[in-house]
Amino acid sequence: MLPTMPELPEVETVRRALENVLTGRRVRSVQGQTIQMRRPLRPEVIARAVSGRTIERFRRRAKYLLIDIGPPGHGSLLVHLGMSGRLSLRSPEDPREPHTHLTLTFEDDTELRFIDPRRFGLADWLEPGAEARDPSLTRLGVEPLDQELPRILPSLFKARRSPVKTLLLNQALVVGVGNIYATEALWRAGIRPDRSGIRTSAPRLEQLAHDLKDVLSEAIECGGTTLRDFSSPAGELGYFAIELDVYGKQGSPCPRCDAPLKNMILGGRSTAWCQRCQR
DNA sequence: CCAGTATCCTGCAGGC
DNA sequence: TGCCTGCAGGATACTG
Repeated sequence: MLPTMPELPEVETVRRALENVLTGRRVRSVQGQTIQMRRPLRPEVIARAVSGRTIERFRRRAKYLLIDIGPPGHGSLLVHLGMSGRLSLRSPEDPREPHTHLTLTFEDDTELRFIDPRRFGLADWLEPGAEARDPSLTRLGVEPLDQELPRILPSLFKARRSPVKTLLLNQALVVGVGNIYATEALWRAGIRPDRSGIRTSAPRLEQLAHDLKDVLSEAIECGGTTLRDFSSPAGELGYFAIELDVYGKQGSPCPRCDAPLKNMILGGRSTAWCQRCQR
């Protein structure tokens, strides 16, 4: 099984899991060390803001997790899992995983640990009002699960000269899509990953929007199934085995036509695709 | 504004 | 066995 990178479905699965387990719980303390990530991690700032406070709500925007800390209007903890980020629910006696950068300890000693070996992720405190000005959040495009996506996506892509794959990864246009689900959606829609947006018809882009919504929804559903199967809520969150058709399967037969899947590099990212099915 | 490339970082796979 | 190299990629800085 391939490792599942945190894209929208994984973040949404983590959000739902945390919502069920931690909503209304009070944080006793916060531990961590100042470290360079996408933004400098500031555990002492987070500790001051969060210690003794109650978790009010878990929200998701794009691949960002927003943890609202009570009382209303107090602020939010912003978390991005980057490439290798994980959140795990543990007990104090569980051995500390390498690259644990931040730990929230709750009143019953449960620990929420943020682990990220590659440090492409971030955890930062957002003061009231900071969310509306934060450059990471203000430059974001449309949520792909928005029911309007099939209407919006063609208008966003039709004037662009970049390959459609690159456009899918552009968070200023559509959010939450990474290399895995961009690759899968293009295969489902039968569109060559390197076809330029401007040379892709509106109906085909509309089809792509539907296929993107479908694959993301199915992955979230799969994550929900995984959560229901947990005997206890403790452990790794958001990592589950969705059945992928083409991602990482260069050389294997296309599930639709059996032709060997090819590989192309776009924007420095490898892309599996079928030369027969995708045009 | 747009398009394309470099950069950050660690773990792991493959070659010899 | 162990060392080296290259690859994996999300967001963003930078260049043209």
